[in-house]
Amino acid sequence: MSSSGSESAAVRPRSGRQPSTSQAEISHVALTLFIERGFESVTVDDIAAAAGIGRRTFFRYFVSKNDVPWGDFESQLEQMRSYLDRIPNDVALIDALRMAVIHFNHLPSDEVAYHRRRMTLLLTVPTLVAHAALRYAAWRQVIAEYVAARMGLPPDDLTPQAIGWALLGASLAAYETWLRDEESQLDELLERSYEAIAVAFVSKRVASFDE
Amino acid sequence: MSSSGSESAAVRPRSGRQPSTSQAEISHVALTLFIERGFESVTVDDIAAAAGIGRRTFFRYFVSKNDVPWGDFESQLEQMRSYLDRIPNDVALIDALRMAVIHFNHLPSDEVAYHRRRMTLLLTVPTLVAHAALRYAAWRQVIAEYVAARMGLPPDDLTPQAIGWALLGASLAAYETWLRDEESQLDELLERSYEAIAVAFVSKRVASFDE
DNA sequence: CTTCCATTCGGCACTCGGTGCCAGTACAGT
DNA sequence: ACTGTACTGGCACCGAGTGCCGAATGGAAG
Repeated sequence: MSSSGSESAAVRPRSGRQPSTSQAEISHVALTLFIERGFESVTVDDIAAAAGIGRRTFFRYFVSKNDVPWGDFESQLEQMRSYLDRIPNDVALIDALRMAVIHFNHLPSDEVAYHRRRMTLLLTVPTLVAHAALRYAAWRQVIAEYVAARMGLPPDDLTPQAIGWALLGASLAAYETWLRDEESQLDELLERSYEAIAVAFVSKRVASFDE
Repeated sequence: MSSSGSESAAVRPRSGRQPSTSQAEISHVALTLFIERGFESVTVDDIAAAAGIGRRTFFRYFVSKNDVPWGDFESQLEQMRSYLDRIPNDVALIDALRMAVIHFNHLPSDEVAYHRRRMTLLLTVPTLVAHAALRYAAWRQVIAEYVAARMGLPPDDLTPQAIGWALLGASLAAYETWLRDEESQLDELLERSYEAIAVAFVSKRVASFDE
């Protein structure tokens, strides 16, 4: 979901030629073009030209055009991992997960508008929706590993995987609703989303034994 | 998830040139190649050649190479829609959904082996994993519409969307586990998957009021 | 049988994303 | 100046996907 860069200071200006640009810079230029003219009708050549770099260089900063709106997602995941690890174990699992999702998606209010447009692209443009599945897989894996650790199960066990999926889905549903309504509060939508799933998935086998 | 063809009889052999092949035939030829040599290293030209048609013709039967393993998914969805509509309303929602998923994924035992290989492709090859997101969106929409109808909500409301997502995720988690274990029973895994989510998502606010 | 219409076929040329290769360019330390 | 290192970007190439259009096929009307 969220994925803005984290700008950790480059610790090694050691030797060799200096980078002529940065991921963030290209991303910003490209996003502007996407919003103006639509994702599909902006070619990689257009982006490279607008950023003042060669087409070949573009592909050194981004593996694919689809990655542009994501920024440095991997470091976001790393952050989420360490955030989760710092949550005390007496916090209920679902609450720990909710806290992580909320924290992960919290950003400075002056970036919210930009973030909304970025997310709208990601959840609207078919190519990006498809590509996002690969990012989501990594996200789910982080969740699954945490859940697995807490429950003493292997990370690829059905239960942590299912919970990872459900949490992702619930969060995305909340996200989509949030994007449609300027007034809405993401935290609250997440809560409602999780609750809706809880209610729906509990079978009310009233007055009958467990099978 | 499942998606084998449904072979509804062509009702109009009326006029014009006869099709020289069929979606199912191309799909079968292609799947064989995919399994032999891997999805990525089979080009559309290869498929066309193996199927004895022109490359241009291939793209009349399939919008993209990624669609090949899916067969006629849209008609599968249609089937699921009508199946859901036939479920009496006194069946608990979660049970109705489970029944639909199970029914949707049930197939003749002589096709299971083939189906497994097809699904393994879909859940393994990155391009296909990504592309699948678009199919899943349609699948979720069917679920969301059903849930919305039963709850008297608009289909794009948070609750039905969240449930659609969670059901999809739970089912896919079950599917992945099923694919890894030849002995496992899909029905049972689905049940366990849904149950895991129910347990995880209920916050145990013991002795505290609802906020 | 011929003509006409509908439909499918498939070659050709083109766009665009993505990659391998490699020579060029900037910068650091010796 | 010399050398090693890292970023640059042009070029050629591949594969997916599309628009165009003439050719092939078959049914129905004359």
